[in-house]
Parts: sequence; structure tokens; C-alpha cells
Amino acid sequence: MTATASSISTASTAFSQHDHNHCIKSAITQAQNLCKERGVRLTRVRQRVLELVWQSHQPLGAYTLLSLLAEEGFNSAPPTIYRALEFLQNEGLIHKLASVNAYTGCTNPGNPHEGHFFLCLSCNQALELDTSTLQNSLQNSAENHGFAIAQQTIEITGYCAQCQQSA
Amino acid sequence: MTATASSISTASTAFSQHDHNHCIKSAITQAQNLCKERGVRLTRVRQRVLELVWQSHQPLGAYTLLSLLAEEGFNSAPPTIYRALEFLQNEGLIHKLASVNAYTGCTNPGNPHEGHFFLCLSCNQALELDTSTLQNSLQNSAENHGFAIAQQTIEITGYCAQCQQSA
DNA sequence: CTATGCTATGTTACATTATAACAACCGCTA
DNA sequence: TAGCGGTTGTTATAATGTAACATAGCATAG
Repeated sequence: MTATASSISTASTAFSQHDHNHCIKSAITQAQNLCKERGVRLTRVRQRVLELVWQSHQPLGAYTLLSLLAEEGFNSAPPTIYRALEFLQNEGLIHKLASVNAYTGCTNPGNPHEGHFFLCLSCNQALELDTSTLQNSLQNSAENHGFAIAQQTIEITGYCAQCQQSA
Repeated sequence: MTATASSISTASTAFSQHDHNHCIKSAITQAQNLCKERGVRLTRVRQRVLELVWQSHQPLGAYTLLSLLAEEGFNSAPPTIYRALEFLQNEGLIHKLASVNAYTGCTNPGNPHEGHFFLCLSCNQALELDTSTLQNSLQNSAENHGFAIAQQTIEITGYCAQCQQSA
């Protein structure tokens, strides 16, 4: 639960010590509420995939998730996982990290937004940012070009503070 | 050759009318010079792939490039294209667009940098930006988190000015 | 000029990631 | 309880990317 005083709000956690069970529970509860509000069904597979994605802040690939599902007796053909992932993405509950072909839980699903991430090459954790500054300068740049933004893929790889110390 | 007065320098062209032959020639000449300076070999396949990538500002997939090569009598097994692409990426001559699994020519290869792109969902063209503002706010954000940036994937999809008018 | 070693390419096989297409099921409600 | 829409099962295949080893080309020291 440690919260930095930084202006960057939602996701100060991934790289620091925190009660991760809280992350999971909160994510599931939010998902259940959002789905109820929207009249869409958070079925057993879908919820389980969401939980699995949230097992850590390390993004997981589709086939990793699929084999985890399989271990639990779920159907293990690819469409199973891709359908669940598609649903969760559509509902804004997870983000896909295109640069690593992996999926991670969205830290602020109630508030539709694009994911901006720091990905640590050492511990493989993903930190979702919510940097309005970045957003603004992107928006400015887009306006200069008359470009209408639809979707953003911002994935910054590097090394988190912890891993830099360890090394 | 139309150049806007925008502060965003290198790539005002992709979405506007321009002499694209100039783009290609200039890209190849720069590539040849850089490779010579660095003592690396811009072989026939490699140069041809670079030319193909530069045929337009529309990023091309590996297998598309491969089949273009094949038409010209080059070897057509996957490693051929992936090796060429890897070489060109290492030399900073092209960028990979992870969100669409495609490759596009780098507009400023002499000056090592990360690619920041606007991708039009309608005409599929890619505009490479050089926005130092964006860079700064990313850098700030990284410093706040003690994060050491290694590589950046910034791909903004949406609609370019031209396509918005057409629609 | 030729032996040697490094880089590049050829070739086969395979791994990983993702989707198409159609059938079966399930839960709701008219 | 029939029918409908959404979800899941199932099979097959597409699209993207690598491993591993053999061969060829090029540069240069002897």
C-alpha cells in the first residue's frame, strides 16, 4: 500500500513492496462491479483469466495463461484464452503489451484510458503509468499534425530502481 | 519536399504530398554512408530490403517483404528476411512497429533515437515523430521512478488529417 | 596466392502467437 | 418451452518468428 508523493498517481506499486493480494481482490471487485453496470457477463473463465493476469505485475503471454487454465481443468484450446483476453481488453480490464506479446491487469479500469508502461527487462514487471504530462505533449503533437488519436501503445523498457541496485 | 514550419522536425512528410523518390534515395545514400563509416556490410539483400521498406511510408510485414524479395529471385525462407531486418534495426536504419508487427524506414538514422509514431488506421501510413517534449516528459517520469530507460515503443494509432477529410 | 577465420547466406525444421469456421450449449424471456 | 443471443467447444490453419547446422563469400596474414 506504500504510496509515493509523486504526481503520478495510479501505479506506484508494481516496482515496490506492497500487499499484492489487495491488488488482486480490488481488481476483481472492480471488474465485477463494472461488468454488472454494463450488463456484460464476467463468466468463470473470464474472471479466472483476470485473476491469473493479476497474479503478479509481470505480464503473461496468452499461452502461459492458457496452460494455467488447463491445469485447473478449463478447456485448453487457444480460442478459449484469446476470447477471454479480447473480452477483458474490450472492457478495459487488461492491457496488451504489444512489444512483448503479453497481457497485464489494468490498474484503473473504471476510468477508460490508454496504458503507458515501464517494463523492467530484469524482473519483467510492468508499471502502468498515468502521466497526464505525457498525454498532453502527445495531444499537442497530434494536433500539430491534425492527427486524431484512437489508441496508444507506449511501452518503455529498461531497468527498475530495485534491479539497478541489485546489479 | 514540402516542409512545415512545425517544431517537429524530421517527419512532416509521411502524411503530406512529397517527392517520395527523394525519401528513398536519401535513405539509401545515408545507409550506405553509415555502413561504410561503421565498417559493416550493406549487402545486396540488406540494401534491397531497406529499399522495399522505403517503397512507401506504409509499414510492411516481414512476410510481405519476404515475398517481394522472392519475386525478385532472392531466397525466400524466413531467416533471410528476419536477418536482414535485424541487421537494419541494429544499424538504426529501420524501426519495428510492435503494435502492428511491421517495419518502417527510419527517417533520421544518423542520429540514434527511438521511434515515436503516428499510425493512420485508414491509409496505414506511419509518421515518425521527433518530439523532444514527449521525450522530456518520459524522461521526467522515468526519473521519478528511478527507472533507467533502455528502449521505447511509442505507437499512436488514429486518423491522419487527409483521411479525416476524405471521410 | 592460398590458408585461415570471420561474416553472411542457404536450408530444414520447428516454435510461438493468433484466428477462422462451425457445432454445441446455456440462460433468458416471449 | 421454443427460440434467440451470447458463450464455449472443437478442429484446423494462418501468421509471425527462431534454432541449428551446412555452405559460401570475403578479407587478410603468412
